[in-house]
Parts: sequence; structure tokens; C-alpha cells
Amino acid sequence: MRIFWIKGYEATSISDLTEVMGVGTTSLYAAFGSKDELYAEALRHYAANYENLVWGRFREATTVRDAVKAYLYDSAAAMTGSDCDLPRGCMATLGTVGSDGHAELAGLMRSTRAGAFDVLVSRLERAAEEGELPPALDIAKVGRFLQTVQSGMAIRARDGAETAELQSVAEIAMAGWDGFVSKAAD
Amino acid sequence: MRIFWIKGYEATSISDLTEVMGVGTTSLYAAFGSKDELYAEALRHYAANYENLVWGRFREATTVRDAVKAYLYDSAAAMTGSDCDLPRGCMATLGTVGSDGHAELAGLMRSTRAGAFDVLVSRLERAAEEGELPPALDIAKVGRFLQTVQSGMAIRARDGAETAELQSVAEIAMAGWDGFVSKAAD
DNA sequence: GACATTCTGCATCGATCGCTACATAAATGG
DNA sequence: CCATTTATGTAGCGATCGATGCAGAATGTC
Repeated sequence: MRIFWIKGYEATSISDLTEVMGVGTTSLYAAFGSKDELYAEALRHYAANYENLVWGRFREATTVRDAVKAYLYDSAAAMTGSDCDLPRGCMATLGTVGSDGHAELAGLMRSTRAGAFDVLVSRLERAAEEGELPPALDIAKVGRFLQTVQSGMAIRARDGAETAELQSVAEIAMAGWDGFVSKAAD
Repeated sequence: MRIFWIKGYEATSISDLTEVMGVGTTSLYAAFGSKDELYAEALRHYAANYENLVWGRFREATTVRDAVKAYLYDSAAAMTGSDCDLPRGCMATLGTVGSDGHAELAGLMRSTRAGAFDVLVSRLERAAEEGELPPALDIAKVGRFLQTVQSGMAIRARDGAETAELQSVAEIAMAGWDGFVSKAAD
């Protein structure tokens, strides 16, 4: 999975995979069927295993602001491998799959990314219903903003950005949150 | 160039290029030497021709806030092809080149991205010197934040985001700018 | 018109791509 | 202990990759 994460779909060859997995091509194809399915499986494994790094504190947070802050700060940490020795960036965000003959894979990745947005939005909606956020606040806008900042973090992480830098980004993004929320409360 | 822009380096084959350029492989290699050099030329052409779409109003703006705002809003517009029928996203930001045997290309792209950051920072520094920004403001942090938001826009644009969505992102990012700047002014 | 030079279309190079047939090794069941 | 099934390593499939050699067309010069 890590090699897909690092090199991406197109740039990773079956030879790379068999070498790093320590199995022959026969076993690989018996287990997964095709390169596409293997990538899909790797993506699912990625989402299942590292989801908690980004969303753990988000879910446990009591206030929506703490949740959003945790989302941004923990994304900054996870993407720069400060938790453990993980590859840089986010596999779901950066893993660009040429949509030529791989429409199915491209759709899977798109829906994976969309899932993160949905999680954000449903938390924001809950906060709005509970009166924690002003009713006038445009939830979708805020959700897209957060998603966009996090996506940008992934690119910066791939370019070698350190945790501190991305956390500074999160800090300013939270200033944007505060400003936008308080403006909607007027 | 557009095909490199859309499909990326790895996913674009020489056949694709000759077909869309209407020339044979011989002419292509006589003119550019290799796929790497052709991509580098395409990237330079991209930077030279579309630089103005993003940085035009930025340069002409009188206040630093207007410049930053123009940078974000015009990026949002350019990346969603609202100016003309350009491909989605930013070629320099999204064009991921597998750094296996293409270290030179990867470096070129990295420095292209770094150039945008430098432009931002130098404008911010000028504003700080002229007293338009508080001396306590961490210029690099702000520059990284703006770069990160714009990079995130590129990913959202590739995923089909419309101009209005990205401009909403820019709006909240500007709230972040205002909040962070006014905090540093205390 | 004859010649030299540049350019281009076609065929093809070796390498590698994703993938599979086949033979052998390991495991399982009686 | 043998027969049958399952798993793996090897060799190689057709296709395509980036890149070239070569011969003929186009162009320029006198």
C-alpha cells in the first residue's frame, strides 16, 4: 500500500509491487485479480487504518470548533508523518488516477474524498441544529473551505513541508473559521 | 501542453502527443529532444502564458489586502476555466512527476511552485516595510497559508468544483487573513 | 533543372507494461 | 503413502512505452 501511496497508481508497476510484497505475480493476481482491484484494496486499507489519525479527536471533541481544529491540526501532523514513519500527504487526495480506462478507480477515489466532506458537513449540521452555530452560517461553504485547506496541506506535505508549517496554516484557517462564523452570527 | 496539463506526465504517452500535435515522432524529438524536455517546455509555456490570469490583478493592486484577495479570487476563476476553456486546476501544482528517473523535472516543478510562494512573500514583505502590515506579523506563515489554500483549490477544481465554490473558499480565507493580521497588530 | 540540405512518415528498436499459462512445490484428505 | 487440491516461481504472452534509423519528400541555392 505504501508504494501506491508514495508513487501513485500509474508510476507503480507490478514489478514494484511484487518486489516489495515479496510474492510472485501469480499469487498477487490470485489474491486481487488486477492492478486496479489491488489499488482499490490498498485505498480501502489506507482509509480504514489511518482514518483515526485524522478523525479520531474530531469525533471525540465536544464543541464543533474543537472538532474542526482537531481535524486541521491532526491532518497537519498525519500528513507530515509526525505520528509514525508514514509517507507524506494523503493517499486519497493526491492519488491521481488517469481516468482513461480506470473510471471505476477514479470514482472510488472521488467518493473517498467526498466522504470526508460529508463527515465534516454532518458535524457542522449537527452543531447548527444544536444552536452551536448560527443558523445563517453557510455550512457547505465552511465544509468546502476546510476540505480545501486540508487538500492544500497534502500538496505542501508532498513538497516537504514540516508539521509546524502546516499547523500554522491550520491556525490561520481557524482564524478564518472564527471570522466567518461570527459574521454569520450578526 | 494541454494534454500534459490534463493527464499529467506519466499518463501522457508520446502517441498522445504526436496525435494532438499533428506531427510525427521524428519532428517531435528533433524539436525537443526527449519527453522530459518537452514537458519542461510545456510547463514553461504554461507559466509564461497563464501567469497573468492569476497574478495580473495581484500586481496591479494598490493595497496588499487587495492583492491577496485578487490572488485567491483570480486563482479560483482561472482554475475552474471561467476565463476561457482551460483545463481544470493548476498544472504546476497538480502535475505530479514520479521522481524516479525524472529528478530534474521534479526539481523544475518544485521551483515553479516555490516561485509563487516567493512572489507572495516579497509582496507581503514590501507591505510590512511600508507599514501596511504589522511588524509582528509572521510573513512566512501567511504566505504558506495562501499558497496552501490555492493548492487546495487546484485539487477541488480537478474534482469538478465550480468557480463560486472556490470563491467562497477565498472569502473564508480572507477572513483568516483579516483575523491573523489584526491579531498581529495587537 | 541539378544538387545539397532540412524535414517528416514509417517501420522498428529494446525495454517494460499488465497479465497469464504452465510446471513444480506445498498442503490437505483418506 | 499416495492422490488431489491449492499455492507459488518462472517464462513468456501481446501491447505499449520512449526513442531512432532510414528513406523519401520538401525546401532552398545556384
